[in-house]
Amino acid sequence: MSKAEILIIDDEPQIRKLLAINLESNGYKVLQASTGKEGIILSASHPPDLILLDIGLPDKNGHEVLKELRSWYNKAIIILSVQDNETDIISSLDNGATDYLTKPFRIGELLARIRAAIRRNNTDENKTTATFSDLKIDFTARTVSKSNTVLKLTSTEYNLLSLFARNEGRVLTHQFILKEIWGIAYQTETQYLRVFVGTLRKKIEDNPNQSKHIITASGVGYRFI
Amino acid sequence: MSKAEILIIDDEPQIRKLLAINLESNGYKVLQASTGKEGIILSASHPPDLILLDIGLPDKNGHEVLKELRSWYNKAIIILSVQDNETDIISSLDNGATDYLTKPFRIGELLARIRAAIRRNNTDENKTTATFSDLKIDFTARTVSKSNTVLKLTSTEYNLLSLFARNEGRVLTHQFILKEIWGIAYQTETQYLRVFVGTLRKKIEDNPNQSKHIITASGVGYRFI
DNA sequence: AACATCTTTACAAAATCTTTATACAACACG
DNA sequence: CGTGTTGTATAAAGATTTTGTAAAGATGTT
Repeated sequence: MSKAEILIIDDEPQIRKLLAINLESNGYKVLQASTGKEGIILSASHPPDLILLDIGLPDKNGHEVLKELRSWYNKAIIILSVQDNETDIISSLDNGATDYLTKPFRIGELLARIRAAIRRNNTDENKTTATFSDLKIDFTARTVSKSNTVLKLTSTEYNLLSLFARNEGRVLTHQFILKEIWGIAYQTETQYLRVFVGTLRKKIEDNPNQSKHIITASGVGYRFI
Repeated sequence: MSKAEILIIDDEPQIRKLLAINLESNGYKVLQASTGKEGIILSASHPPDLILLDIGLPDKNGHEVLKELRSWYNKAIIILSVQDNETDIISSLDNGATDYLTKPFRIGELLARIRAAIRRNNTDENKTTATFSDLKIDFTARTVSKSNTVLKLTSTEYNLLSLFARNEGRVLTHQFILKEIWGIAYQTETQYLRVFVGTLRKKIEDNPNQSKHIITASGVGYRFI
C-alpha cells in the first residue's frame, strides 16, 4: 500500500545509486541528497522514515548535519562511514545516531539494520498492530482495515492515522502534528491538517458528522481514541 | 536517577569479568548469567534495562534464547558474537535484537551503543497526572477525567483548571489568575473569571451549588482542593 | 494523457469567548 | 429594621475565532 521512505545523504553518486537500487527493490521509496544542506532542506519539508547519512560530506561536517537534524527530527538516522574510527562512532551515537555502519558494508546487514530501526521507531512497544474498536492498523504492512476490509489510504493519510494511533488518548497540537507529518517548515499550515482530518474521518468513521475516533480539541489540536 | 541494570549472558568468565568491570565503572549495575537458561530465569524474575547476549552459548543456541526473551521482554538486547557472519547478523536483528557487535569489540564503542539503546528505550512517556478525589488531570495528554470519563473542556477551561491544580490548597487572587491565563492586560476583567469558574464548576462538580473543588475566597480570589 | 494526490481558496457551520443584564447574598450604617 | 454598597453567580445575547467541507487549481505519477 504505502511505502516507508528513506533519505540518502551521500556525495558519491555511485554509492547513492547502489543504495537506491537495493532499497527500492526491497519496497522502500528513496529520496536522495548529495550535500548536507540539501538533505536538511529535504527532510525539513518532508520528513522520511529513516535517514542514511554519510559522515564524510564535502560541504558540511557530517557530525554537524547529524546534530542539526536531531534538533527536530526524531526518527531513525543510520550513519555510513569509510572511517572505522572509534571516536567517530562514539560521538555519532552520543549525538543521537541510531546506528553506525562502516563502509564497505554488507547490503544484507544494512537492510536488516534498517528494518530493525524502522520497526523500533514505528511502534511504542514493538507492537506490529493496533486495534481501536472496528479499526485495525498493521504497522509493518502499513495498512488499515475497518471491519476486516482494507481501507485505501494515501501515504499522508496513513502517516497521520499512524501518528494518532501511536499517541492514543493524548491531545496532539496542530504544530506537533504538522512537524511530524509535513516537516518543521510547515508548522503554521493548519489548513492542511483540517483537510486531511476531514478525509480521514470520511474513511474511518461510521458517521463523519459525529466523530468517534478523532476528537477535536478546539484551539489546541486533536485527540485519537 | 537510579543505576541502569545490565544483564550479561555469556559462558566465558573472562569476558563477563571484562564487561562487568567496564560497565560498573561506568555507573551500571551488572547481573551475570553463564548459560541461556540462567539468563532467561534471571531476566524473568527481575527485568534488567538492557541485556548483553553472547550468541555462542553452550546449552542453547543463542538465537533461541533471543527469541524466547523477545516473546515478553521489550527492552534492549545487544548481541555479542565471535562470528562475523552476515546470516547470523540478519537473523538476530530480524528476531528483535537491538544491535549486533562482533568480538573483539572496542569497549568504548560498546558503551556508546549501550547508551544509545538505553536512551531510546527511556523516551517512553513519563506521564504526569494529578488526582483530586474523582477528578484526574493528565498533564501530558492534556485531558481531564471525572469518574473515568474524559470531560470536554475548552482550552481556556483546561488552562484554568490546570492552574488551579498546580496550586492546590493555595488562594489565588483574581489578579494573579487573570494575569496567568489571559495575560497581563486583563488583570481587571474579573467578570471573565466568574463566567469561567461558573462553567468549570458545572463540569467538574457533582453539585455546582455546593462547590467542593473550587472554593471562593470572597474579596480575594479562589482556592482549589 | 489520465489519474491520484496534494495544495489553496472560499464560505458555511460550530464552538468559544466577550459583554451585558439581572439576581442574589453578605455586610455596614443610620 | 430597611437601605445602599460591594462582591459574586448565572443566563443569555452578540462578537469573534476556529473548524469543517467542497471544490478548483497545481503537481506529480503511471
